[in-house]
Amino acid sequence: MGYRLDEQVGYILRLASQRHATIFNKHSELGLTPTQFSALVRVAEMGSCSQNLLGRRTAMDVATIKGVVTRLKAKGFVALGADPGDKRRTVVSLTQKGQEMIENLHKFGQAVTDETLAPLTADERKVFLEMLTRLT
Amino acid sequence: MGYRLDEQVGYILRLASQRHATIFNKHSELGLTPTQFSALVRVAEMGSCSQNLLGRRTAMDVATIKGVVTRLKAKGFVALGADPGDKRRTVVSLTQKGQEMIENLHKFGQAVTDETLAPLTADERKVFLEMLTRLT
DNA sequence: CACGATTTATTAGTGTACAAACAATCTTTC
DNA sequence: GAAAGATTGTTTGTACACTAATAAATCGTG
Repeated sequence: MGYRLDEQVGYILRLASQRHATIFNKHSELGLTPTQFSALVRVAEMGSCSQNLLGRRTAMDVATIKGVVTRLKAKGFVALGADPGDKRRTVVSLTQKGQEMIENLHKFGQAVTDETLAPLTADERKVFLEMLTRLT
Repeated sequence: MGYRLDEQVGYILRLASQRHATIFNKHSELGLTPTQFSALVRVAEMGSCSQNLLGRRTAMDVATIKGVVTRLKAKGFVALGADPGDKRRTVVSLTQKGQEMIENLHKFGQAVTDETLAPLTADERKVFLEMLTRLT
């Protein structure tokens, strides 16, 4: 028997990502996309940092992170400033509104993760995440 | 300890998908994207079928599959025709060039899958794919 | 048979995602 | 301290991916 598309990692990864995105968007009253969510949570983790560094720490290239930051700023969750020590840099930091959001984001993110992993038992989840992480 | 972005399925799924895409593109002399690849392999599996059905069987919505089919046609891998029994439908079929490609596509796809799963042992792969499939 | 519901396809709009080319600034090295 | 190289950010272009709106054809039920 030959090649079966339905059994290829790449294809199944795409399906799983789709399902996750659907779950995320389903109960998103936040008005954030999964990517914007990641960037915002990361800024909170790191504190203020350059747009470029934020991109690296969220696995987004320069063009992508620029768009994401632009939209987060438009929504009032982050502010942009200059780096006194390096004129090339744009510093991204949380606004008041962004800061107040973080706790909710964590709760929300946990719920999305739980629902996404619902088809697996607690033991399976650990094994699965460990293996998935190895594929990154 | 709180919420860690690096341990969330959604985020890791995104990283794994990125790595897979990189592997795919790295040795792609085919001039196809992963999505185009999937659609083309599926057309070969199914034989001629409507654009809409092809979209459903490759998990692409109507807008996405239209773009993919347009580009596959531009590259000469598929041809579009009318359905005699249903004037709404656009029938997608392989061209000669597309047909001759299929065997290579399978070989190529297998290589990409193998490299993507390289960090896992043979036993782990089976378990992983089974669990990943449950998340779709 | 006719009318409402469904299916198929297109279009427009938003949001990732990456490559390539560019400008400005910083760092290194001599 | 000046040239060479690296880093940061912007812009353009291509390709998914989904939503919503529209239009045409088909189907189902009364």
